[in-house]
This record gives sequence, C-alpha cells and structure tokens, in this order.
Amino acid sequence: MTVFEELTRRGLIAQMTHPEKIEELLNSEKVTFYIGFDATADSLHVGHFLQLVVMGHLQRAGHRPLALLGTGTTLVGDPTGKTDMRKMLSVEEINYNAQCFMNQMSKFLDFSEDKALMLKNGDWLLKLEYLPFLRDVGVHFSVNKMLTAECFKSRLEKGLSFIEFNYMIMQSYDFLYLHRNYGCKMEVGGDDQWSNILGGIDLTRRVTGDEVYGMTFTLLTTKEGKKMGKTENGAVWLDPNKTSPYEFFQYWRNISDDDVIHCLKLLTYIPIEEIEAMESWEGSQLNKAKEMLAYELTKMVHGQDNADKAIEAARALFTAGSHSEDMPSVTITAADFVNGEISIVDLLVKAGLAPSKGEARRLIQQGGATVDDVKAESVTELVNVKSFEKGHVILRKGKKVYSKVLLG
RNA sequence: GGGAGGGUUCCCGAGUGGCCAAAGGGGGCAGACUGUAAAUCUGUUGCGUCUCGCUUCGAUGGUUCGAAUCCAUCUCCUCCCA
Repeated sequence: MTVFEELTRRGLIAQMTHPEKIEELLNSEKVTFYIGFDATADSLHVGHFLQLVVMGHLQRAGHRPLALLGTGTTLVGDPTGKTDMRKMLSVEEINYNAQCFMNQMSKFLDFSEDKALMLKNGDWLLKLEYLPFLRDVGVHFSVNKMLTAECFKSRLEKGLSFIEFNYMIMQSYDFLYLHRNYGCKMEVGGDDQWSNILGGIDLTRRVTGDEVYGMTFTLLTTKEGKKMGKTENGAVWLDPNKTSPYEFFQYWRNISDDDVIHCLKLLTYIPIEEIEAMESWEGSQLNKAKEMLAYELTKMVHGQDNADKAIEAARALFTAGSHSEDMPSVTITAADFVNGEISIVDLLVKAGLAPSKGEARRLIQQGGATVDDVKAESVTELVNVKSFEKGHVILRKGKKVYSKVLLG
C-alpha cells in the first residue's frame, strides 16, 4: 500500500490542491515537505501529535519532513479559528517554547542524517526589512482576496488587527523560503490552515514560477465537531509534567464510542486492516478498543513502561476495585490534626479533591466522597489519626478521582 | 478625529435604587442508570467560623439610610461617520 493510499484510507486527508499530482509525486520521488508549529505553549499537545503522526507516515515512506518552528510567526499570531486576538508573547517566551517543542519532537521523528530537519522561521523572518519585503512579497497579495478567506471572515465581524492580518503573508513567505533553500515542494497542516497554505502556494508560483503543493489533514474533532484534546484543565499535553501519563491514558480511555475508531486510524500506527476489522465492534466490545487506543498512544508518547503502568493502574482502580500505587498523593502533617482528628471537609480540600470547603461539603452531602471506600455520611465527620496507621488514607471523589493522603 | 452602544459570576446572557450572591441557558461537579462511553433523569454550582457574616457585576471617586443599578472621571471593546 502506498503512503498516499494509507493516508486516504485512514481518513487523514482533508483537502489537497492537486490530488492526482500529489499522489503521483508521493509515489515517484522523495518529497521534502513542511509543517509549521507555532510556539504558543511550552509543550506540544495532542493536536500537534496528529501532525507528527502524519509526518511520521510520510517519513516512513521515505519523504523528508521539515518541522518548522514558528519563532517568527508566533510573534505575529495566527488569527485562524480565533475569535479574539491571542495574547502577545515575548521573544524569550517563544524561544523557550520552541526549545521545548524541539526536545519533544525528536522523539517522534527521525532527525538523523538529515532525514528530517528542524528549522525556525525567526531565522529569516526577523531579518526582513519592511519596505523591500512589501515590494517583493506584499505586491503579490490581493487584500480583496485575502478578505474573502474563511479564516478572516469571522474576524472581520469582531475585529482584526493589522498584525494578525499579516500572519498569512508571513506563513506564505515561509513556504517560498523553504522552497528556494530546501527544495520544499509541499506544505501540509491542519485543515484550518488551508487558506494560509494556499497563500504560500500562490506566492511561490508567482515569484518562482514553480508549482508546489498543499495538503491538509483532518482536524482532531469529536463526532459533534468539538475540538479534541481539551479537558476542563486545559489541553492534553505531551509533557508528562503537564499531563501525567496516567491522565493522558485516561483521557483516551474515556473517549466516546463514536470517536474510538476514528482516533485509532488518525493517531496510531496500528495497521489499518486491524482497525477496519474493529469497525463492526459494538457495545462493550468497544471498551476494548478504547483500552487499546489509550495504551497505544501512551506508549508512543510516554514509552512502554509508562503505558504498562498506566494500564495496570487503571485496571486495578476500575476492575478489581483495589488501588494502585500510581495515584496522586499529598502529604499532611501532625499539625493538621486537632486532638488527633481532622475534619473530613478539611481533608478533602487538602487532598486537592475540592477547591473550597463549600465544595467539599456539597460533595459529601451528595454522597460523592469516600474515605478508604467508606462513604462519608456527614459534613461534620472527623477522620482519626489512627486511620493513617497503615500508612495512608485513600480519598475518592465520585467514581474516578482518587487521592492518597500520607501522614508525614 | 466625530457620533452611538456596550463591559454582569467559568462562558453566553437577564437584571436599570432595597425582594440580588444576582433569572435563564451552556459548561463543570455529584447521584441514579451503565461499559471508566454517550444519552436521559435528579441535585448542585462565590467564600467562610454557614439560619449569620464577607467578597463579587471594567477601575476609581461620589450621591443615598441603601448602588450591579444614579452621577463624575478613567479605561477597554463594538458599530457608524471621517
């Protein structure tokens, strides 16, 4: 199976500028292509992960990815899909973020022997001079045309600053630059990048006369069209310090039925035939697919050891009803006790299971708090130091959230 | 630069002197049902020493017995005109 067929069959491809030519190109030569990553946070998240997987597919097929870090474009800020202007980041923040990205990316792609390159667009964008740039590049952009781009339309209603309006031009220039200096022939990206990518293709053609290509990938969304990879605590990060391997595992483990197969296809390297065989799965059998998805992704991102630990912890917690060693823990001291006792409300707050005492009380009143698997009946209940003699007390909120409290 | 309209709790959005910790919806959390899913139903959703007190309706000052609501100044946003 060619990589083009593989990407198609997995449902990864959203749009292409020249479908036939791209297929032919990918089948006939080693193609240098690029994806841009704006350094807006200090860790990659699952949306980026999808991009990396796509790059991985292409690299495995012998093509050469350029991972472009947007140390320049992040200064401008991509307005695409944003209803409000982004917070402006400082140069220092951006460079730090880019460094974090680079460290993480090296895990997912093979950068040895120039099989893939990491570049920073700040290296050339920051050197641009305004007037020469306007005359050489700006002249090729029609404001009228830009305004019709989907990504600006919504912003025209709410307000769009000039700096953001330039984002598309910066990104387009990147493609031109990479084409000239690295022989880059194709830009790929999330489907929201379509208009930005078209901009680069047009610019490159106008300036060099060369035909270059663009392809976008399905965005990671749920069946309802919501962006995936977001939790109430923010994004699902690849950095284990920001999203622990266990949380990461749980995120995928708890995915909805409708999305499992889709995610397996998009995010894992599990052979497509195997995944297609699962499409007929129904009911609780899908639960197995979820476990597979969670395990596979955790393994890719955090390694086999962490994946094993996460799956064991989850099984212990949910199947056997016992507790794992891996759950989040807090340590309290003797000073937290009064007469050898601590109120259950305080304990829940200290354990981080409730942000305030009021919430802790509500939790207890609604029957959602347990201490060592015994349901707390009253908000005035006290927990004796003796409960800690075995080493720790396990608090639980609802069905899935645990905290181990140690006495130190 | 001129004019108009706005900034309310996590979000959207009602409230235009006391009955306001502030309607309604969304989201969150918990309970029931389940498959660690979804849907549905129920409860709940500022903080605390909790029949009471404290803090919150862009900011600061003022009027008033009493202000999210009235006034002044500032600030930010949107729209129209230039």
